[in-house]
Amino acid sequence: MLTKLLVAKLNQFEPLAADDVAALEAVAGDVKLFDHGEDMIRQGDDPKNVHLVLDGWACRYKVLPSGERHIIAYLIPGDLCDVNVTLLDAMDHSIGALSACRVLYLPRENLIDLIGRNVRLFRALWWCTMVDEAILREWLVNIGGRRADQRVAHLICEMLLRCRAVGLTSDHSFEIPLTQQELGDTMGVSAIHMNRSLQALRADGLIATEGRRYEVPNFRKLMEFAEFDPLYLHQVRKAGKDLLDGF
Amino acid sequence: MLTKLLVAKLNQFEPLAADDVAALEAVAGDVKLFDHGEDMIRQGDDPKNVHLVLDGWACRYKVLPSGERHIIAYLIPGDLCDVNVTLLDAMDHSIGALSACRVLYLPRENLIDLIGRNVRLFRALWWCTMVDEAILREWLVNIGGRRADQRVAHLICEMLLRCRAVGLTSDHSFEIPLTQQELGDTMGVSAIHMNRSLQALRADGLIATEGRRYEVPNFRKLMEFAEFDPLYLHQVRKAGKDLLDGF
DNA sequence: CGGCTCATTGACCAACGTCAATGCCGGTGG
DNA sequence: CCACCGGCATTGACGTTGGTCAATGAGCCG
Repeated sequence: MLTKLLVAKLNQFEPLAADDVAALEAVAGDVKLFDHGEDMIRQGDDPKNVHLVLDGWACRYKVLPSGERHIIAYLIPGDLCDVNVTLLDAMDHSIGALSACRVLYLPRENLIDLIGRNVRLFRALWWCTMVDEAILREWLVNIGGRRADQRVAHLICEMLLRCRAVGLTSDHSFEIPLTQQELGDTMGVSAIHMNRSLQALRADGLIATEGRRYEVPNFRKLMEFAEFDPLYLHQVRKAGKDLLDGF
Repeated sequence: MLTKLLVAKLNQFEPLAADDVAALEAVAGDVKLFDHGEDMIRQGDDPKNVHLVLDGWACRYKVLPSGERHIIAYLIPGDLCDVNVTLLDAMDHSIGALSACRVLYLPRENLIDLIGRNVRLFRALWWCTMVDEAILREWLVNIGGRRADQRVAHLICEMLLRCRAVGLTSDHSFEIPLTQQELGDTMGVSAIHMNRSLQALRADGLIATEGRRYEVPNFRKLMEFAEFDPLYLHQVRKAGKDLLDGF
């Protein structure tokens, strides 16, 4: 059941029948492994496959002429990498593994074909790409409008909720398998400034770290500091339950 | 022929038959006018219509708790505003007019229905949302990774090509109907710093302005300064012609 | 042990924000 | 016709945020 996390995510939006799930599974191709730093697909390539992250973190990124790298999105287990790119002629960015990664290949043509035949899956996958885009919009605002320390705080809030949605948190802590350099590449600041920003958050008691494990003792306080509003994640509230239950 | 510009854009990617165009036209609802500053739809609203810009500029934006506004995208004639949002429960951002605007309404349900029935239109519109998202990714990199003067230069390069694609340029100049405050809200800098950045570009002979008309005497030089690579716009080259012909 | 990667620190500099004042221009009312 | 006003562009002075460089430390691994 390789697509378990994905199906759980899609179900949030559009309840899928067993048939739908089977049809999706039928599209699945190989599973591949990537090491930290390896590229899954490069800028300029023709996107022939859609990738589904099973384990580990990956990212979309671009490299500027100056050589500095810019991370545009994080992809965690259950995330599809390229649905929102499949129809383009050439990749305008690369996708690389941020940690050891297990990835399922979904051949593009099969998937497009499936979407044409199955309305529920079409809507569910389309919804997925809309959420990805909503996240992108929020990142733009985050980077354009806040100080570095607020930016990281905002990122941590987002990743905590996203990781929690796929069962990757325990209690009030979770793993961010990234170096400060990589965090800096994401938030548009130098690694050194990222270091200082994280220290500021620790000093204010907003986070605590142990290696790459991040603990958030008081999520509401962190949200307030970061001006974080989870609306843009479009995560669905279970009936009678608040999105922030448990914090 | 209200959808003329849109159809021309879609045709770039997926040649549409007369039927397809007629089907699209059949979805069209009212035309509405908006003044500068008016909102077409607000954060939190349920997106019931898709908007097609016929005249003038609009934008997606979010407002931070501090009161500062962040512009996330520009929407110019021929652009669809909300295809990439229709399936979401609530708007996570607002859309407002940046100048006097004429807008065509396309009722959401009719459009979704049409997409389900017509594969060519489905692919064409989906491609549109992918291009929008590609632009968003580039904006993120632009804001996160470059100095303010390069950022504006990059923005001018992009808007010049996008405006040219819909016939809104003349010679080497075009209209950007925005105040420096609005440009600043877009690039994540203060209006004052935007002013200084524009002055720097003028001093270097990279642009010349006359009111809100921007002239680009040497596009290649501006591109180089901005590290602008038009790949991400996914504009299609006509056979035998370069995208940059005329510059 | 030596070499590597990553986190951390301090000193200094560049980019950008804020505040306050000025000028320009079109529109409006007298 | 002219005085006045409001929106926008521009300028200068000064403070803050974040970048750069260089050095140090801490943990991991062959």
